[in-house]
Amino acid sequence: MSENKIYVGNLPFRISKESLEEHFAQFGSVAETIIISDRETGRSRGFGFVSFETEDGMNTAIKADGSELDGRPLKINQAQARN
DNA sequence: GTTGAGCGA
Repeated sequence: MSENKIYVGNLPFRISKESLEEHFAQFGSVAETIIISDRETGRSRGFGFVSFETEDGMNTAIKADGSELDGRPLKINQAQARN
């Protein structure tokens, strides 16, 4: 079973991962929420990942691509696995 | 501001 994870881009730098979770909890049960930051500089990269407990939740979230969060239209796509 | 980590054997 693979994870139901989505990529979330165009994030406003002011939000936290828990804010993201609150936003995506509307689409389904959120299993994990992550905000990515550069490990060498410690600065935000402006994107993150959200995994859902069910495929339906992920699917619904992807359909919400372009929904605004803090005034910014989010870029949502199914995440690609790390290599 | 766009697809994540870590550094052991």
